[in-house]
Formats: sequence, structure tokens, C-alpha cells
Amino acid sequence: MSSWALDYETANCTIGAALAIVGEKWTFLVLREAFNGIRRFDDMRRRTGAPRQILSDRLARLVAEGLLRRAPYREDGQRTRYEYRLTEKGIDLFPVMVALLGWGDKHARPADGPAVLLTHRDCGAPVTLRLGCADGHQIESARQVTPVPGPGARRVA
Amino acid sequence: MSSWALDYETANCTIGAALAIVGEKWTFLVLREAFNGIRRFDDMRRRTGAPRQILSDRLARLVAEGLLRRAPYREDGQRTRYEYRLTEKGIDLFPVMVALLGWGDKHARPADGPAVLLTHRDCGAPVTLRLGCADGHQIESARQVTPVPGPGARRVA
DNA sequence: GATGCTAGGTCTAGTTGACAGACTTAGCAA
DNA sequence: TTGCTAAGTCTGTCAACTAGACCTAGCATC
Repeated sequence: MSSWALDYETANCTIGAALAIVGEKWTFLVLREAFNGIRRFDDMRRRTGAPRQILSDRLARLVAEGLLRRAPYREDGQRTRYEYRLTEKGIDLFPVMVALLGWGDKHARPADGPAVLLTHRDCGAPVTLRLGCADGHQIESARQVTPVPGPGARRVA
Repeated sequence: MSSWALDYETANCTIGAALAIVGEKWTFLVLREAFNGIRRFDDMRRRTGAPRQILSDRLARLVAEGLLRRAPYREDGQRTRYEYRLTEKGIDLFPVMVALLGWGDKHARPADGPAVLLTHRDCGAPVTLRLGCADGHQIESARQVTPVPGPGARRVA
């Protein structure tokens, strides 16, 4: 089998663009903690294990890219400091998180089961991720999906 | 707001385990091409842009982890060589791919639109990823999801 | 108005990983 | 036996990561 993909460029694939932002080492762990409600530098550091400098870099990058924003806070007897909160752009990564968690739970499961479960806030039932199509069909496997060149596709010269 | 997450360890979070396998630089691009039907070393190299040595490392790692398998093939006038095909474990990463593509298309879109579209093989309609809960409710936003400690959760000492 | 406290950094030196480009390998054909 | 080709490996260079020490800026207490 030869793939149609060979005839097209990869330069403008948005997966590459997405990975350029969130694909660096530690970045995704930082986002995981952000989704867990962690907002402060030292908490992030403890929970991700990232070296301070790296964490500093990654937070700055995520703020620059608009996935996190810095918000001031103040504890009694302390000066004003800043914490990091997810923006809508960051929150939009949630499905990626859920998908990765699902894969990890299935294929890299620790003996005693998942450490975290996602539940529907309103009813408590476990959250699931489903593939479907715009016509309402359920899709069970990647084999039922056909990638086709989109409007931004460019043929290889 | 203080997060419940602070009371629990992160060591056994499966997102971390998943990222340890697929979170290295280039690895995800290699998998993207695998989903595009690319199987051969040189095609991978051209399409991902990864240096030969890195690609070689990543492919070996993915084979060792069971996401790809080596399969022999033979072109006329050539000796037998090996190509790399997704295993079920690899194919199970498809939702992560779709989620990342969706995010990229929304937030890092090139001017002329997405380079690749995913369509349902049977009806041609675009593929979508939906969050829901086991009770059948549709979930629109990460804000409707509550993470809770699972069976594998361990309190911080 | 000097001192200590603390979260959130920065600085430095050493190690690991990525990179480009040249070189190697193994079987088939002529 | 020579050439051809896909799929690597080897080498030197350079960038990224890492651990650990150090710095910073307000607030409170003295």
C-alpha cells in the first residue's frame, strides 16, 4: 500500500503546530497540574518534578502562547505574588488530556488502578471520549476513519 | 481555591506514564505519519524532518514499547527490508491524535485552512470527538468535569 | 529602618540529548 | 565484482536539560 500522504507536504499540519507549543518536555505535565487545579509555582514544581528553571521557562512560554495567564494573589503577611490559570485556549486542550489519560489507563496502568478518575460534575458518572462523525455515526476504530487532503494541503513539488 | 490534588501523589498518574513513552521530541510526529499510512524509514525521515539517528532511536523505542511492529517487505530488485506498522496499542492513540489535530486546527490554524481532514470511511462526514459521560450526557466543557481520586490514588505522606 | 521570612524565581557548571554530514551495511541485479 | 539502494551507524559540534546554590522583593516584627 502506498499512501496518498506521500504526495502532500507536512509543513502546515496543525499537529506539528500544536506540538511546537505543547510538545516540549514538562509542558504537558504542567498543563495536567493546571487541570488538577494547581496554580502556584512551588506546587507545580513539587508535583511535576520539573527543575525550577525549566518550570519557569515553560510557564513563561505557556503564558506567551496564551494557554495560561498570570493572576495576582495575596496571602496574609506576604507580598503579592502571581499564580497561573488556564485560559480558554488552554482549557480547549482538555480532550487531549482525557485521550492521553484513557490511553495511559489502558496501556500503562499501575497495578492498583488509575490514580485519578474523571466524573461528570452533574451526575457523577465517568467521563468518556467518543469518536463519531457529523452524521451521527459512532466510530469505534481508527480504521473507520479516512484522512483526506484539506483546503490547506499542498502537493509536494 | 485549594485543590484536592495537593493531597495526592502524582507518581502513579498514567498521563505521566503515557508521556514517558510518547512524549519525547519527534515521537508524536512519527506516529502522525504512521496514521497517515507512512511506513518506511526514508519516507518518515522526509516527512517528519527528524535526523536519521533520532528517527532510528524513536522507531526502536516505539517497537520496544509495542506501538509499532517491524514487518518485512520486498521491492523488485531489492533485498528484503523492514517497515513499521501500527499495532493495536499504537492505533489506540488515535483519539489523542484527533484531539491534538482539533486543537491545532482551532488555535494554530494556517491561513488557508487545515491540511488534513478526517472523514468517516462509510459516509464521508467529518470525524468529531465528543466528551460525554457514562449516563449519556453530553459534556461541552472541561468545567463540567470533576477529577476525583481513583483506586490507585495515594495520599501524600 | 534593619532583619528575617518566603514564594518565586535566576546563575553556574556539568551532563545528556539533538543535530548535520559522512560513512557503512546487506542483498539483489547485471 | 561492481553498482545500486534503503536503512541504518559514526563522529564532532552544539543546544537543552539538570542539580544545587544563590538572589529578590514585599510584608511583618523588632
